[in-house]
Amino acid sequence: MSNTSWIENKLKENGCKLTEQRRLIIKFFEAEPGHYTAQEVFEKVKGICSKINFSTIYRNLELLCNMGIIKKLDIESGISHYELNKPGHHHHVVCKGCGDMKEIDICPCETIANKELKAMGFQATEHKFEIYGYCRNCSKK
Amino acid sequence: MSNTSWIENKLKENGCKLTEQRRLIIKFFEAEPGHYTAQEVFEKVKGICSKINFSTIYRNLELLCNMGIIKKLDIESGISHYELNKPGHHHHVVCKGCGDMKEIDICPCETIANKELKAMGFQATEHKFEIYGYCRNCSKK
DNA sequence: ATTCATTTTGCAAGTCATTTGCATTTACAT
DNA sequence: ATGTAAATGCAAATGACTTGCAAAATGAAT
Repeated sequence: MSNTSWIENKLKENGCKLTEQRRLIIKFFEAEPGHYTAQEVFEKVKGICSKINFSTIYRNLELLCNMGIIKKLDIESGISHYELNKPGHHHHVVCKGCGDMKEIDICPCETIANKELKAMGFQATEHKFEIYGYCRNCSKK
Repeated sequence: MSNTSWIENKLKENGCKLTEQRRLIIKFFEAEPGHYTAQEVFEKVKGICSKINFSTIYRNLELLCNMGIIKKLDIESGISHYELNKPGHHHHVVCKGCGDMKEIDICPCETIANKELKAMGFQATEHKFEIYGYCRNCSKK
């Protein structure tokens, strides 16, 4: 009861059961903040619960996405990445060399796009802003 | 000789052969500007050249991308879209209802991100800015 | 016009991330 | 302890995209 996270509470509130697998996935995201592929989540959880299956990973990632607990990032590589959905949204700087993703707090949307969007009659609900290039390490090479 | 586009010339300059299939793909992008999936290109070209194969579509889309003639757009849906690579880059407004994509000329990158990126030692080469929401038609529903 | 090296194509099979159907297992309210 | 709805594991399916290879087509040289 001591280490029950807000996430587990939110799941319970919505009638979701707390299985070992689900707990481990959540714990992983909380313990190691970052952007992970389903593969990476799988490998990490498999280290503790060897019977876990890939479909369980995907089903839970989708569930957590739908509940707004994690966020799916569709970046250029074509492989989805997932991260904890922190309050105060941010965007990403993606290194084309090593694939590393860093967060940036800059958000261009409100300041620039609003009046153009209104003129188009477009109702914006979200946006994506990603900068690709080479990080400090990779540009030295 | 009359209707040889700059694209066909560019291909020739690079030692590429002008096959019927290749011509048709190019012609399609020039005749109907927009953002298309490989599937859509395939169907359109198949209407004229029924023997064309999907792998020919993909191979040519990749070729044209590498030559900077078309651009691949990785949007949220997970299916790649392709568009003619016009000079003066732009970004997109994507309707989550009907999937329609409209172009916007706004580009937030230079104005906002430069000094933060420099501080990170990140060398930006490109970026993506996409706004999702509902277009005029879809928000009326 | 014919020849020929090279490129490109069609076809079929293969990837690879992700999804789905289904029988079995598990969580948890009673 | 029991029952039921939810979740899991497994295996097979999906769907976008890629690849190997033999056959066909291009275009430069003859």
